[in-house]
Amino acid sequence: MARLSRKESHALTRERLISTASALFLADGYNVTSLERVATEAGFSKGAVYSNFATKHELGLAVLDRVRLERAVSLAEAVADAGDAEARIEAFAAWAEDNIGDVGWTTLEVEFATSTRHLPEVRPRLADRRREITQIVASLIDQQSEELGLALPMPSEDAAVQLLSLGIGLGVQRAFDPELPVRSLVDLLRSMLDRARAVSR
Amino acid sequence: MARLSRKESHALTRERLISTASALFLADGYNVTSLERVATEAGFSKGAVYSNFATKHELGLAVLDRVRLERAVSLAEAVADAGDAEARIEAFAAWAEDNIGDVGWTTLEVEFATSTRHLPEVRPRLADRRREITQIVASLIDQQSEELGLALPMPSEDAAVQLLSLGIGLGVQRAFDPELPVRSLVDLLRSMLDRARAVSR
DNA sequence: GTCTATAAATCGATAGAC
DNA sequence: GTCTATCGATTTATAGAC
Repeated sequence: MARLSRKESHALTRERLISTASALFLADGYNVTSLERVATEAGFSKGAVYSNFATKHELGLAVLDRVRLERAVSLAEAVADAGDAEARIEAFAAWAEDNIGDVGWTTLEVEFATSTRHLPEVRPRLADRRREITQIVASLIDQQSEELGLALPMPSEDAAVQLLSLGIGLGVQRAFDPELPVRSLVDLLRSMLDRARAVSR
Repeated sequence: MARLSRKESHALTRERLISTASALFLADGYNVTSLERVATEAGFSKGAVYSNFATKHELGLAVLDRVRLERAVSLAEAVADAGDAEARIEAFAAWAEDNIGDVGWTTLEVEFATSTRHLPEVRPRLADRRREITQIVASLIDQQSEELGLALPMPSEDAAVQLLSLGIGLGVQRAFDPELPVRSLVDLLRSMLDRARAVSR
């Protein structure tokens, strides 16, 4: 076992901080979680946090980048394998139930956005990330409709905005009212597909 | 001019506090606005706030109740007068541009919900209000489709959930990225109406 | 690079005078 | 019912030791 270089060690504590911050932010929320708590739970002191992240929202952005990537990969995997359109919708429905139902993600994203939207150094980066994830979802839609031989009734980017926005809205409401079903999201996708079939004939 | 009774005076300062709190919460956000600031701007001291509202989130709920009612009325009025279906969609589009575009409302609603969702005395009331506003929107949809002689492709409550969720999601994203157009919301409504026509024939 | 100790500032909420 | 004064608790961020 080789000794860790300074860079490797630095990267490792950074990783560990992001990991435990993810868990805490998702479980308890961004505002309510102090950096003290993050540091302690990760096995460090607050000083270590500040030697890795200039501010709390810098850590917040890093956490969200990681969580967002995880969920995007998870979604892509969920719908990739399935067979025909109906099977893929079922796969999406199951994913939505676990992930839009996993209220923490959307809620964290939204709590962070609404709490930091006034900070001039954060705002443009939120916008960048929004466009990024919209493009990712649009690409996924393009890929899926190509595989299924369908032409959507609208540009894939518009479909992505619709699905993402609906998902965000649902996630927020489910954060305080878990009774609300994710069905609407699946319904929207299904209605898109129905209209796509008609077009492609 | 009669002297104000104790009750009237109390109601008046309560009104004034809600008014200025609305303005401040909408402009700057809920968390960032201190009760000190609300009190001063309304021409009172912090003690007056606490003699009218037990806690800050109690004031927050009162503010949201007022804002929500205002917007619901404004929406109902906007679509009430118009003529055929297309004219009503245009009216809705204009309303959405000004109100979903008026980022403050959605953002405040969402910031408050994500920030207070853990408080046991707030959470159930958020859920109550969600169901309430969903019912209001559903009623509006019922009324509209009856006037237009249309049968929607889904229960009006499902349509309400879809439109509300999409509106919330859009509003949140527009809070930090105003470039995002409200078009998707209008598109969704239009697609509902298109399918409604087909059903009613 | 990390830790300890502390600064600095804020804010929600309360107590008591009027 | 409102005002003044203050408590009490918290948190981000920094300074200096190791």
